[in-house]
Amino acid sequence: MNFYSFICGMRSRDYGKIDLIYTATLKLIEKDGIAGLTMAKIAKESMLATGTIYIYFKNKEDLINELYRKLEKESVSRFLKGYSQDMGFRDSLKLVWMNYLNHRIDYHSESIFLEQYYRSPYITDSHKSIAESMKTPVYAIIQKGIDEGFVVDDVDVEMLFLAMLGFIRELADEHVDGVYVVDNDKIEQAFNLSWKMLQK
Amino acid sequence: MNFYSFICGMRSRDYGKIDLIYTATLKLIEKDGIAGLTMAKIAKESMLATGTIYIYFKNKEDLINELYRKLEKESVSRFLKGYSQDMGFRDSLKLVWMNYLNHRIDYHSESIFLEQYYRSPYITDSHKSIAESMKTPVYAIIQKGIDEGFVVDDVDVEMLFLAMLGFIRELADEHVDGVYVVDNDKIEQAFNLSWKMLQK
DNA sequence: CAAATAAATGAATAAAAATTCATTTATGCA
DNA sequence: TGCATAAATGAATTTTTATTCATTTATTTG
Repeated sequence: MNFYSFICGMRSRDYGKIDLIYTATLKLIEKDGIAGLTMAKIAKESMLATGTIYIYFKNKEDLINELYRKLEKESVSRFLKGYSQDMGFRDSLKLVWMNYLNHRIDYHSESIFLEQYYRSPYITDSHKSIAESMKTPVYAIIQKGIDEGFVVDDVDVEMLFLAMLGFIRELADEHVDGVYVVDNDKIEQAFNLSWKMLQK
Repeated sequence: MNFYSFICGMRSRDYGKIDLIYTATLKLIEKDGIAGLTMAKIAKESMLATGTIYIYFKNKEDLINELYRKLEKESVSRFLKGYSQDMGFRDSLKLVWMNYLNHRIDYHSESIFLEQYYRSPYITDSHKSIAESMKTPVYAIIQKGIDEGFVVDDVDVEMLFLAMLGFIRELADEHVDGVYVVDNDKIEQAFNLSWKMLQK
């Protein structure tokens, strides 16, 4: 019995297929970018017929936009996972620093998708502002560090944020590409570099 | 009289059109990515007929690959512009640091293209290694800093490089997007942050 | 178990994009 | 100046890709 089967005998939709489609799409984009994406490839990769994709999505544009909305929601919550107000400054910073790094490594295809989406024919202006809003919680943590006297106060919060974010991103990408392998020791070193940079 | 006009009366090619085509292509990709690129759009943007593009390039793939080859060559030389062996460590580092930043700002569409190309259906394995080779001259400068005792010696050169590069990239991109405006003061602050991070 | 219904399929069709080519235009040379 | 030639053009064609739809399959319910 399905929510929608108010008329007898409706075969129910298998919403698990949406995840298959998303996973296939992300895998394909990770390799060849949005430029290489076709509905036929998505169908093949997710082991469905092309027509099936159109049961769950209006068209290709809709599929890509829905995927963006889903990932955007998921990402924000992951960045702040485990954070609470009463943590000390260094612990707070390390937490979100690690969350960013782990996110970019564990959800690499998602990260690539979000970046490519941002510069694609699919993005709308309303979506552009969301990338910005993801920064505010981290700004708040850095600001706390300034207020408590841990962090240099002659540099913008924004700049300190960019310095950390850029480093993490490079580190994660090189790790995923296998160019520079990041283990626990390296992570410790890397965080200490970021920490040293912020310190008063 | 043209190089190719060994037979009387050949109208000569206008090789300036190649630059028009490249500029149009970069502008279009900066906005909508390689995913949004069509030959019709390139033609319109460069004020040529679609057929004209096929006089100078075999096809779309060829155009994109040729553009990649050109930019790759130009970029490497720009990063080291003004560098000489006898400069002190801090000056060397600041020079390449500034070159990277200025390059990413002044040649933003080129930078975007190179990044998107890297994850597109057009890249070949042989091209992947080139991105790597661009790093070596900067590695050498940082290594010099380690040898002369300016730079921490318990962290890989690669990691220090990634920390600087990532920061510069974020800074430049936010500046170009108009989200965080970078003036001379900010550049000074930013370099000092990178410097502090490297210091022993 | 059979009827009813939508899901799933993939070949057929439509739409979009790449590429060609018949025609026109501009240029170099005698 | 006029001829020869390739450049330039953009409509026509081909190719690729997105989307539809007639048909088959699976599921729900009485």
